[in-house]
Amino acid sequence: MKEINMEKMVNFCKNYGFIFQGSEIYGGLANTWDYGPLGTRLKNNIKDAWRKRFIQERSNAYELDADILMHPKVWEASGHVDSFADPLTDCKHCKTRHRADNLVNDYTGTSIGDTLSNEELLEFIKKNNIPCPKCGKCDFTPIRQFKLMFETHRGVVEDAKSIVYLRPENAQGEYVNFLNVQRSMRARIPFSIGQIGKAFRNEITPGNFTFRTIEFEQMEYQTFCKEGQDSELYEYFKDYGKHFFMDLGLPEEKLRFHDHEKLAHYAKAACDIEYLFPFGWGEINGTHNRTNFDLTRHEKFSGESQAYLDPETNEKYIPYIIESTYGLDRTVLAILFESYHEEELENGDTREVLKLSPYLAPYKAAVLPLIKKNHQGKAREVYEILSKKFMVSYDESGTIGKRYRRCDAVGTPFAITVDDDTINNNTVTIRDRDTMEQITLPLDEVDSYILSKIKF
RNA sequence: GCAGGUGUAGUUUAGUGGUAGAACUUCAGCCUUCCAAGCUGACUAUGUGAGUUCGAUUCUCAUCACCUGCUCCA
Repeated sequence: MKEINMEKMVNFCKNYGFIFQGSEIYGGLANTWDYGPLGTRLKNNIKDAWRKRFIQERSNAYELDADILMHPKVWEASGHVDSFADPLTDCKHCKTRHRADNLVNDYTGTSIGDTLSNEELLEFIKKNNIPCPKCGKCDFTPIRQFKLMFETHRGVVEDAKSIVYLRPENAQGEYVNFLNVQRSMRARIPFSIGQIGKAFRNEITPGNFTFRTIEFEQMEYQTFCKEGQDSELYEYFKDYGKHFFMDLGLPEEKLRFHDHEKLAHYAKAACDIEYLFPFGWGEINGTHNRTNFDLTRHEKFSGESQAYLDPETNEKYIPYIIESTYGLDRTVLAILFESYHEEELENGDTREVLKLSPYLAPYKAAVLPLIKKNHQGKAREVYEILSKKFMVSYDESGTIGKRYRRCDAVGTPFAITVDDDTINNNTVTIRDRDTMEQITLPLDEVDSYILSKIKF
């Protein structure tokens, strides 16, 4: 079995309709990718698997679909307006980039840099002849504010007051609706709010295909709890997440926990789950103990109490939040890498086979007339019947062997061949993607057979 | 954002300052009762824009995208 590299995966995804480069006919737009028909199915199947594990099978768990656009004050309260806009300057001599406030702070040993405007920062650097940490020269470009949040304007007139942001994380949607969900669902702490949705970050870093993109989809899970329950839930959800990935088909030896040493402004503890991609370990989940930071800030900025009243103890408190975020695009990518195999067959041929869990496969079965002109009509009938039950593809072009290989390449677990026996006896041959073995079944048992194999 | 590299059909590639060639893929047909066979045919390409030139895919510049390294990374 050969190692698959990134270039090959990009070609594979394009060739079979999983993922295309964004705006390709215009030369592309960096770090944007569009999901094709099969990629969309795969992605949706992962979302459904997540919903099953995190909403359906858990008590006290609720799904939310909040808007991408939120009141600008949300992002002031969350800290993103401040910490997502770094004052950057480049050393003209050695071309390295620095944060101007850090240069000042490190040089003076104070935090005076945090209080200065961009002009003041640059002036301070020049006046004190603060050297570039790398080359020692003091020759910097003007400070540019690099904004990690996408901005747009509400209304037709552009002015500072009309700025709205595309959300850089989904979590705030759950936080600002915390009491709405709690009241309407009559939920008791601890309870969870899950959400699947897009977020946007103006990243500069090139991105390893869909691993790092400027627009991305997250499946995230916020658990509201009482202080003191937080550490146990934090550990619990790290483990729960790992098992979710294993259920999707990622092997345990290619998953690891990675504790953060540098913590974000909101977090008390943070741990990633990483998957071993061909380019190295990469984060596919992040679990954070956000304490009561977010709700406390929203209470302060909105003036609305965010306290929860415990109906048993009559105690009022602002809950702690354990956040566990799953990168959906990264999960798709990990599953594609894990599933893709090139197998050497006994006759010396190689076959491309995507060993997706049947639950995740875009098509659950393919209907193939053995001989196009003899079995076409009957095969179409079979397709009509089965397509009412699950996603089925139909292929009559080329030899049967070639069509099996096409099914293998897109991960279709079952190929249903229609031949003379189907016409005479109503039986079909079902060929298994992984074992390449064949069984014969009466036509009316096919749907229940396949349905029994595609459970999550 | 910096430095270097690369852009020719869906993919892998050949070639040229003067008609861009192939293989695989795809599609149609023939053949075929179960694993990419064979035969016939068809579609499809010089990333984009400017400049030099009688003429540019080829030379120059810009731009866009991708790759590698750095930087950054909630």
